[in-house]
Amino acid sequence: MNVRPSLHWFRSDLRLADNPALTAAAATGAPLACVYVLDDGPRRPMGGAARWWLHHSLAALAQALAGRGGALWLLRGDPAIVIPALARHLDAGLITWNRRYGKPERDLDAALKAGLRAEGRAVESFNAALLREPWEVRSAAGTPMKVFTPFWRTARAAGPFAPPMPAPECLPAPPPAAPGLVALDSFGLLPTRPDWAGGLRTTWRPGEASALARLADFLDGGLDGYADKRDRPDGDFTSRLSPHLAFGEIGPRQIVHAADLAVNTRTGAFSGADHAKFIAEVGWREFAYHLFYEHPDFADKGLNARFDTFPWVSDPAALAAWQQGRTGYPVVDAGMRQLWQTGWMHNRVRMVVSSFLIKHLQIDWREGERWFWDTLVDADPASNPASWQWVAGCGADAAPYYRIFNPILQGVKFDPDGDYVRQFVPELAGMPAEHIHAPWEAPPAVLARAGVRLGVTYPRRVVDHGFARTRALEAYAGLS
DNA sequence: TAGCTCGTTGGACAA
DNA sequence: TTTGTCCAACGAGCT
Repeated sequence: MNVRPSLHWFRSDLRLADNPALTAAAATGAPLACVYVLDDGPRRPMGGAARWWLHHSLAALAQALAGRGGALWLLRGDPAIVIPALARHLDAGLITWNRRYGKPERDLDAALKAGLRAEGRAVESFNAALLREPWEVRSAAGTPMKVFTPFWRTARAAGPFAPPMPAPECLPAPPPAAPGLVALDSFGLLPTRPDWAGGLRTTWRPGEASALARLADFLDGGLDGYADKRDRPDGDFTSRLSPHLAFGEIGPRQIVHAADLAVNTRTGAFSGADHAKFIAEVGWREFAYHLFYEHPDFADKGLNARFDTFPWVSDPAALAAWQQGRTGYPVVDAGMRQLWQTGWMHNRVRMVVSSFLIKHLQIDWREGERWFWDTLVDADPASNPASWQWVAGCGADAAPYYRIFNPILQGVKFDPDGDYVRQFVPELAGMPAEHIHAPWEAPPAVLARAGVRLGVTYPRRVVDHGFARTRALEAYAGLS
């Protein structure tokens, strides 16, 4: 009897464990083709930092698949063409994938599913990325939720989250190689001239194995005091799982399940508040996808139309100063340089720098969203726009516009010793903690001792905080 | 339905 | 130095 092969299409689910679509395809026992397609279709192109991550994640995935008897096939092109062509060449009997939630991706998947089924092939899609499907969480009136707290309450009240499933122990061998397969290097995902990825290489280890190791490390004591320490950028107090999550090297069910286990088996090691706070961070990701599903264009369009008329300023020099970490505000500059060097920024600092761009410089939040999209290794189509809209005030459940982060006070409060600033703004390394967050107010002798010459070794402020704050509030008052 | 309460992350100022 | 109060006002979600 001629057994028709199965095909699993990897997208944002670059893992073996808790991968229901892969498990379903493997369970048929038929020869299994695993494929990743570098998408040249008309969808939002991945940013530079994410492309670097993708390269290494695919390499790790290929190795993991090979270790279980499988193989990863790489193809390039528009999946709308490539996937049906491959299915036809293999005469695949089953095609599986895990769902994505952007509108173009949903439309593509729906068209593919219909087309493949019309050819007599089974197609099954699964949820690997979320604790709840976006359409499952509804208010009492049956409408999508717009405020985080009731959303998260409702999402949890619907019963325990599904447990993660184990990785398939062994995978069926792949069918004979198909035409058009390419090598990973041909994707050209790594930067060459210049190679700006040095900081990424020393900071991160992409791949499922290191995602699981990071989660285990974090839960092994890291949750102790999380509720308070998570706000401090001057130490390693957060899970740093975001890029692993963004590429699906680990899924939210695995994280929640492991955190529950840890809190249940280690009595007194950390409080319920630490656990709840950590799980709620996963909940914010869920909420972002909930919004993304309802508002597919929210990387471009504010949810609240009142901000559509905001008089954004076009100031390329100020935008460049922000991007390059030369605003003259040490915490802002430390954050932007951490982003550039490591592809990541601490959550609290993300709020400070985005507030600074939007409210101090009055630059359109979309400019910031785009910069983050290009430079973050954890750039996420839902979380990134949702966070920017939250800060801008035009999002769902947004921060009120008059809430303007003070970049000096935020530094004093969350980087009290100045260690975070010293790490990423080395020209201020000699400054004492007392003056490091406002060097322009330091006595000349202190500056001299620290080797700091404002406007020479470290920039003067691009704008005065008090002036900028008043200006922002006046601009807000001008909105009807 | 109408009314009530509440909203991740703050700042400035006064006492 | 710490603590309380206001900022300005809207709409979601619930009862």
